[in-house]
Amino acid sequence: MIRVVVVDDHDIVRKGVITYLETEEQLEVVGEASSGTKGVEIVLAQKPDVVLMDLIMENGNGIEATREIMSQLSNCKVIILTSYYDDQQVFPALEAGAFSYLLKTSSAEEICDAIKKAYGGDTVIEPKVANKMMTSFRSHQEKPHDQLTERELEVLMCIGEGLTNQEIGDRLFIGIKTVKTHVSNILSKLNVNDRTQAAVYAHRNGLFRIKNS
Amino acid sequence: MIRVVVVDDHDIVRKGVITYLETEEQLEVVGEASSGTKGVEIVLAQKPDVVLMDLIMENGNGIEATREIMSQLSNCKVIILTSYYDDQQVFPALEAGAFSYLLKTSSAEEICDAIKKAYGGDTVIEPKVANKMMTSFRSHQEKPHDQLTERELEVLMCIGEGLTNQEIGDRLFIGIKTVKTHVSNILSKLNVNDRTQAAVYAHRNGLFRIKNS
DNA sequence: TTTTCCATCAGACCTTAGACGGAGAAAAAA
DNA sequence: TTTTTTCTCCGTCTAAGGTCTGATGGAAAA
Repeated sequence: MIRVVVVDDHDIVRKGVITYLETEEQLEVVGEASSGTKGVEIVLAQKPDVVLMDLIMENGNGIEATREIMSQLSNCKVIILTSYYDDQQVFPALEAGAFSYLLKTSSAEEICDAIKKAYGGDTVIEPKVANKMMTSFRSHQEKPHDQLTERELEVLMCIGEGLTNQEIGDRLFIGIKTVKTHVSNILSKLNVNDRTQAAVYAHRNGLFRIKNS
Repeated sequence: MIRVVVVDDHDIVRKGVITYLETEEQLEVVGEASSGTKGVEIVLAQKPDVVLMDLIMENGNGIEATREIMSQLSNCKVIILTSYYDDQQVFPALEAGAFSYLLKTSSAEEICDAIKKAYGGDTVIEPKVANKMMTSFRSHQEKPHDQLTERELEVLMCIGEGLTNQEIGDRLFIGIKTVKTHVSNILSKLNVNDRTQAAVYAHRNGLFRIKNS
């Protein structure tokens, strides 16, 4: 029997996973938790073989919980099960000691399989996540806007608000010619043709200014 | 029996919800889908009473899918079930015709209850979301893009993709002059100054095209 | 120190966008 | 039927956007 603990603040996800895992004879769910801090408690009490861990939770995130679990129970395998596969989530999680990394788009079978493999000592990485890792290993340049300078990023956020070059210049206290230079550089770095596409890019990649309304 | 379709690109969430719903005697899951586009197909085929819809999905987002479903089956109740409750998700979803709005932090019982209430004609709104709505109603204003004609909405979505007037003309098989006319009308109706602001508007209000991958 | 990168600005040049006015045809509403 | 709406298109004009080349001073890295 492989002893499993499930940590996720989404009630449905937790129930769904548990319901499925219990149909598997080799698996036994010995605990569940709805936050990172509670998860650590239960894991330390139950000492399971495998932990299914969500990353983003309301109280105590999964990365901290993973780090804590690994420092106490190094033979426990933590499998990350989350919706996100952006760099800000993946790399800290792996660095915290996660053993496998799955996405919630995975099928129930895949998750079950990953648990068994983790128990046997095999890591399972979601292809999309693996892809991230590879590109990161190859060239340390991920998203196009990582190449942007700080100033260019400011200008891009202004474009994302729909400002004209003149308005951008007024806001940043620089001339319109300078703004044009920045815009040109931004467009070529992002590999887009005009400011509208740049604005779309900004919105698709969550590049907003934090408003203090 | 209340006929339900579940649309969510997270396999576990979908399975979890379905597993739970099937323990309820009054409910019958008549379909499931892992993307917005597939969801629309299945809903149109099955004509369920209630649809549980995730918002952020890989192929075809839930907002467009909801809009499409409501335009075809206006008596079908779409319940949004998502992780997010920021303005950019909530308002477009409600405006697209969502009947209820739940978060994935809701318990299985709450979701089940919401389905039954939706079937009976009662809307259920998560308190956090309801709070957002209240603050918005105080400064109640109709969405400017309600005034747009169908054609103008198409053009606006093209702008939101970053297309030029020429490219829009090519895609819609109309002349660039016509496109310019539409754009001018759109800009004045949305009360913005240029296409970039229009693109920003489109993205803030979830006006995207459903891609058929 | 030398080199590289960044932010700033300039002028010339061309393309695109957008405003304005006008107009015909088809469809829907009155 | 008449009226209104919508979609289509034209020409002209001005402003804005964008490219290219080039230049300066400063800061950081080599």
